[in-house]
Amino acid sequence: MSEQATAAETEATASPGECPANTPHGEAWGAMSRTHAAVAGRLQEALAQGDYPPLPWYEVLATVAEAPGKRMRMGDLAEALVITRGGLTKLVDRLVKAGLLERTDNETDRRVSYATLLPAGLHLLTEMRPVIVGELELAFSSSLSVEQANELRATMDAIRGGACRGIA
Amino acid sequence: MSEQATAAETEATASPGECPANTPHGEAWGAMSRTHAAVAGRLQEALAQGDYPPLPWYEVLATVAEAPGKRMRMGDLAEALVITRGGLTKLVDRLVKAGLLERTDNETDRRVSYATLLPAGLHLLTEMRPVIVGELELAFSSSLSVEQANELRATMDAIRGGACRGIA
DNA sequence: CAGAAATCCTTGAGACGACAACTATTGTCA
DNA sequence: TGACAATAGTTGTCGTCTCAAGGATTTCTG
Repeated sequence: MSEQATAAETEATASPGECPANTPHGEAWGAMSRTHAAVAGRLQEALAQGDYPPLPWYEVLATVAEAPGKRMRMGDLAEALVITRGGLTKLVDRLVKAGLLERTDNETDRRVSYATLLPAGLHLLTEMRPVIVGELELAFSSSLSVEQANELRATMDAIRGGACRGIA
Repeated sequence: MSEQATAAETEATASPGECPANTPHGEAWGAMSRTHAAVAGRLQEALAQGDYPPLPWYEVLATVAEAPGKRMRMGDLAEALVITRGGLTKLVDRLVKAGLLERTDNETDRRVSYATLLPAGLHLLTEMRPVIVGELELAFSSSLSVEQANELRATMDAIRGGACRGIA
């Protein structure tokens, strides 16, 4: 079944772009992309197995919980989670309906709306966290030392511009 | 639903400012997740700006193009892209409808179906590649040396188990 | 060799997120 | 002040994914 590709077809790419997209950065991106999907899948699976809400819920709860006052403006939250505002509106809708979050207003600027963590949300967060952390340890610790993990985080922040606002 | 939440960790920091999930691996995952989303967004934007198909199309084309014979079994392709088989079926449907891919059969096992690259698909790939590579260079090169990129790829492959081998 | 089990892919239903248009509020400037 | 622009958030629509079920083919087993 493992027949070799004919050299003719392999070389058929007659373009200045030449061969494969195997530039180091391209390779790194590909590996990163696949690994992200794989790990996210494992996390989702672990959560589902424990009858917990999906991963985005955890990310919302965890992000809001770390914000001063346990609340965040919708726009900042969307930016922190790297999703669109429209998407966040509906995501927060679900969390509000589940009694985990609450929408609160800003007196000085009535345009802004805060997503505020409720006690139930904090409680669920503390339940979900061990599941997430445990699964991450399982996935990472065997191939990534603490030092390497810190280095990886620094690298990722650098790529993103090192700008992680939203949290003090 | 299982009750395995350790009260110990919950009570570890009873201050109003709850202790974040800031284990090194957790931080690394969070940064990686956000960076992945951010870079993917930039790639999508760059593609859309050039009137090119969305990013998953590129990933399919690029993956199939590097496979021996420029074709891959559906299952293997789904695994390589880290998406479900059902999702891949429909994704390939679109590429087939666009004339970029073709479904071919396996004589010895009629269950399997190959996604086979067509000339139009290869041509589109060579057009999209510079867009992707350029955007990646733009995003990565300023904060990631070639050495670091290779190291990052190795790290990612290690996390994923280093199993996936689609490229020589 | 028949029937059960496993494998491979597709299909249908439902959920989720992106995109663009919209409302509401605030800021700017003549 | 009043019109216009800018900002914050929501909503409606659409595309695409996951999940579970199904149909088709092959392999295993007694």
